[in-house]
Amino acid sequence: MAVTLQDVAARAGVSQATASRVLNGSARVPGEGVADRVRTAARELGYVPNAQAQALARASTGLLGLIVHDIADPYFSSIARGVQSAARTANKQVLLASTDRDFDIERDAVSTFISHRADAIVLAGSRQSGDLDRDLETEFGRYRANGGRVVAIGQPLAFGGAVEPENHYASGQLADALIEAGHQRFAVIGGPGNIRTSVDRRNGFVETLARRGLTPLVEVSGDFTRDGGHSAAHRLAAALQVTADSGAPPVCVFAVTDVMAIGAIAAWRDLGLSVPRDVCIAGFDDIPTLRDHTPSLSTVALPLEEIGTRAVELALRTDADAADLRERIPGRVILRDSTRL
Amino acid sequence: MAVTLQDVAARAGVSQATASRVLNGSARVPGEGVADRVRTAARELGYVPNAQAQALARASTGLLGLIVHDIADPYFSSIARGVQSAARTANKQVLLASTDRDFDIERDAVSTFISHRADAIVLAGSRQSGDLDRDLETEFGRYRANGGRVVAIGQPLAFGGAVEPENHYASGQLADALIEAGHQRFAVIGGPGNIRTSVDRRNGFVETLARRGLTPLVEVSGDFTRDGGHSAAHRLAAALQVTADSGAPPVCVFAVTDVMAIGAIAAWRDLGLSVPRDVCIAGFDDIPTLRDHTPSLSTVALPLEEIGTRAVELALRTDADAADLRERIPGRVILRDSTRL
DNA sequence: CTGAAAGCGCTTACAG
DNA sequence: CTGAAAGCGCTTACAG
Repeated sequence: MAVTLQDVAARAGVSQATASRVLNGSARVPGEGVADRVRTAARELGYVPNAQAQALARASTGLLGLIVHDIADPYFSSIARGVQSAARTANKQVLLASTDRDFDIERDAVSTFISHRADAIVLAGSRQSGDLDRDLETEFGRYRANGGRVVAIGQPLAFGGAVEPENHYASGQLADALIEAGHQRFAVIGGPGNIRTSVDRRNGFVETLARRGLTPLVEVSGDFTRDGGHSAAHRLAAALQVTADSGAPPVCVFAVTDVMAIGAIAAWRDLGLSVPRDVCIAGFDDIPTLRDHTPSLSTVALPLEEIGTRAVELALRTDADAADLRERIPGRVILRDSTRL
Repeated sequence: MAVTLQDVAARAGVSQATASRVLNGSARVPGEGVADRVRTAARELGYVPNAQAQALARASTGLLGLIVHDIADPYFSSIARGVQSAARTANKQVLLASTDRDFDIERDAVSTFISHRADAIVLAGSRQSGDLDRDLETEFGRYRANGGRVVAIGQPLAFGGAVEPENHYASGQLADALIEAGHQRFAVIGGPGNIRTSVDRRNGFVETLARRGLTPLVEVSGDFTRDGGHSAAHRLAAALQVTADSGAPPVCVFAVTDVMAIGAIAAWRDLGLSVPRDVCIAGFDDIPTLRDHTPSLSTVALPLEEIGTRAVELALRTDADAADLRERIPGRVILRDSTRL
């Protein structure tokens, strides 16, 4: 149907091999006029190389698979933006899968990407380490044996590269900063227990608290979503019996993501509670879209886009020994209005 | 390198053709034991079909191209989410391109998608109609001639399907609602002049105002981003000489997107101006992440995810006459705190 | 039901 | 520098 390399060759009066060589910038330099004739023919015919055929004939497909939990979540869409731009400069196309946090869908996505012979796969949906199921593991194993690269963001797999935000450490720094700001009473809104990021952030915070001789008054948890934070906040308020204008120093709540923190604030607002007067709250991520929120959110800033580009760079590095590299990404504590005493 | 269909066939003691037939659920039902033997061999060997080879041999690639301006912009990431889920149910893989609002990059993305023989391409980055450059147009022409489907979101191309939010009409409804709520003095923060969505929204609003005998006091414009809204709002405040607590009824500003509106509110806050006391503002889109903003934003709600799924459904409909269908998506006016008098 | 064979559109040693 | 030919891994008429 579409114009084929053969068509171009015929019109230019050369062999298919020659046409291929001039059109794909091979090292071999064809004769002056010949090259021109081929290029002209290609243009006149509107030739578009068939990437599928090229992939089959060559080694690589130029495809890069990206798997996220939810592309509409700003955390992941920011990472995706970084992945996109790095992929573009590397001349790769990105194959996107948004799994809705469903591990079955995730597994399917991996299979499909492998089936499409993606040169590399970036896994951005974190899970508890060691929690990778057997199927996935052996599939990745074969993939890597065949030259596929895999890098995980925020979840060290037993293999492959990894870009790891220092969730544990940075949460600890946040706790320290909050204590130094004068907070004494804390509570935590955690995330799913099977998500690495969630657990690390919670632990980092609570452990630092402990080191300072403090313990969270209450811990509740919810989904990694706005609504998850919203409902968790309701339960928290009930457990803590927070009331408006009590005059008592507000409890400082740590929500493991900004998105949950925003949901929490909304829940409290509905209850007539005001942040930071009646309750304080800090989040994590420093999501760009949320920076203009009122009250402004204390949080830990993560360079989300950079995390995406780093992952791609790691995935595309050719030195074989880079295949299992781990890169740590530090977070930066930012105290804003939502924890102001 | 990887396990091949040939390998599976050999181990199962059948021909490649038979192996192919049992493994890809062809209509032809092979003998009982045969099918089992093949499946077992495939499992034992860890066979993963090569999608590239399949694509070459079959007609379709199972690839769906999605082009957006910026995947980190919640407008696009919400649409992308819808595209993703529809693609999944249709068993397609999505190839994503985020163009950073650069038309050269966009053109490249289209070429690459065509090169990869995507079964369909969804163009979500709108531009002024008729503004499609010649190159792109002829490329799309050939693509369609070869069976490719293209559907645009928010920008009726001269061809292909289209999913069109009723930007013009809904902006008019918003203007009406605002007037009925008691607003008399208006201003507009518009977007880029070469973006269809931007122009339609501005025109719909201003034309309805005119029908009611009103004219915007000032019009300024900026990029389709938070910062675009932020700087436009500064200019607007200067032009209007808005002051805090003037006691005068606030001017009601229409920003063509929620994201810009948020930037505007932030700018005014820095100026010591309060919304809705000193200035009022309405946006457009009803971005989920922004729903918890304070003050809550008056806006026009668009079913972003649905827009994405509709686009995919349109792109995948097999009835040839559906190729040029246009679907209109109504918006729903929501008045909230940011325009409260 | 099953197999041999051609074909999908390229690339790339291997000869000339 | 250029071309003939094999090969990449599948699918699918066409025979049997």
